[in-house]
Amino acid sequence: MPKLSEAVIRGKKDTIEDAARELFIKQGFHATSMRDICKRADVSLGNLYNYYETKDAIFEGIIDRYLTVIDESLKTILAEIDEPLEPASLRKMGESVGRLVNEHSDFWLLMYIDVLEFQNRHFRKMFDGITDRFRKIFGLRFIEAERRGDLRTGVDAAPVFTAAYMQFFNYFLVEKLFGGNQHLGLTDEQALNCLTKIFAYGTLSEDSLARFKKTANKALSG
Amino acid sequence: MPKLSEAVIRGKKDTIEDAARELFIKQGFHATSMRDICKRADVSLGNLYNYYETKDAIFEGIIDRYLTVIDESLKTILAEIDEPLEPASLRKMGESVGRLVNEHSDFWLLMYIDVLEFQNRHFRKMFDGITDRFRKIFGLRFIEAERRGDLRTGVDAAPVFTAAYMQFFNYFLVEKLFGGNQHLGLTDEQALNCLTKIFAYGTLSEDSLARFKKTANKALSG
DNA sequence: ATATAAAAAACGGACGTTCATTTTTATTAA
DNA sequence: TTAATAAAAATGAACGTCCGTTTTTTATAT
Repeated sequence: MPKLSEAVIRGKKDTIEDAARELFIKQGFHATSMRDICKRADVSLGNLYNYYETKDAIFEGIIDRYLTVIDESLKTILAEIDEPLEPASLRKMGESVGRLVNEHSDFWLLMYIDVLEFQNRHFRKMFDGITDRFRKIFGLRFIEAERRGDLRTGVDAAPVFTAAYMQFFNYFLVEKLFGGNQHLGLTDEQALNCLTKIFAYGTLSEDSLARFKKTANKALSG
Repeated sequence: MPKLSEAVIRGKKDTIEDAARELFIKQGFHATSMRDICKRADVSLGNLYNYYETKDAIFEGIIDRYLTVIDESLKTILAEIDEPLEPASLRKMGESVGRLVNEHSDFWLLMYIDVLEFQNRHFRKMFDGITDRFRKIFGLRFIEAERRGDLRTGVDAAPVFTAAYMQFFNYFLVEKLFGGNQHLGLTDEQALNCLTKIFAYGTLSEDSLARFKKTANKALSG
């Protein structure tokens, strides 16, 4: 039998990784056996080892694939942002982050598995230097905003933007995975408005707030 | 041999739970065997079962003991807060939360174990209805602040306070457990100042900001 | 002597991984 | 177009180890 095509191999690995991911998430990494995985993937036990050297390698395969998906989602979310400090933009980012968390909650559970089993080895890059990354993307916008006097005195745009991003992130994670059920005492919509307001008011000068008022009111009604 | 005293039994359980906790945290729940635990606790394997019915019971024992410790720490932190919306108070709470996270990082790892292995069964109460709890503690202060006109229009004190609390919490967790290493691009001190500023400016009216100015400047210098 | 704690041994089962074997299939020769 | 070939893929039994728990034995303090 000649070598299978790359596409076929990729397809097989996908089904194996899908099965493994579902199991890892439902019952944890160590509680999931290779036998569980091969049964769910409809592959023989031995054949698993034609595609992966070890069980750990399956976990790494899942994360590698997922990281690129999430990475692209994030890029899309950020690319949609024109004026990063504008309330309407913050609010929109919050919504997008919420979708990202809810649609890929598997991924974040894998992150916790990584924290516990692998000292977060695979996910470290998610948060490492995140502010610098935002600064690279929006640096020009931040500088323009500062020159225009959009920012309150003594407030640096980049960490504030990161903080807003993290806040949205954490809000939805707590809601989705930690049983928060409306832990802010608000619906998701209201919470988004509330958090956006905090960051808008907390960051922007009175002048710029007035300038953004029209769009902000539309975005934060409620 | 007569029955051991309650105190002695408690002492034995403490050493067992200490050993188990260290192992659970270092290598995860399922990766830790009863043999690992008994070796580290210097107890025979069989004897473990004189103190705990199952391995799960050890985990639950650890959490029960820890929950009360954390609960009391939180109570102390909140009891120290006189004026919850004052910038100096928020900043101080941030510091305290930082200490809580760093000193008990074990505990938060156990929380992730709980999320993965037990669907967060034991930790659910940590975040469930947290805003209501804050409202119960500070309700009067919040109402007074609103009457004094401390708050910006359309801003509700309780969820804002919760958001600040969660933000501090998340900041230090990311730093401690997720390899953030200064993910806001700031030192812990600077980050505390930055986050406090956001929530102070984002929440308080211009009038009250002026009133708090003296203490705020002292708290947020840098 | 007796009740209890502690230790040791034993249990059945499940684990990750290996490997000899069988099955499959793209290619080659007819 | 078909049959043979050979290399890769797939299989499932087997390996040795470790698992959580139970049972049995031994030690110890009143």
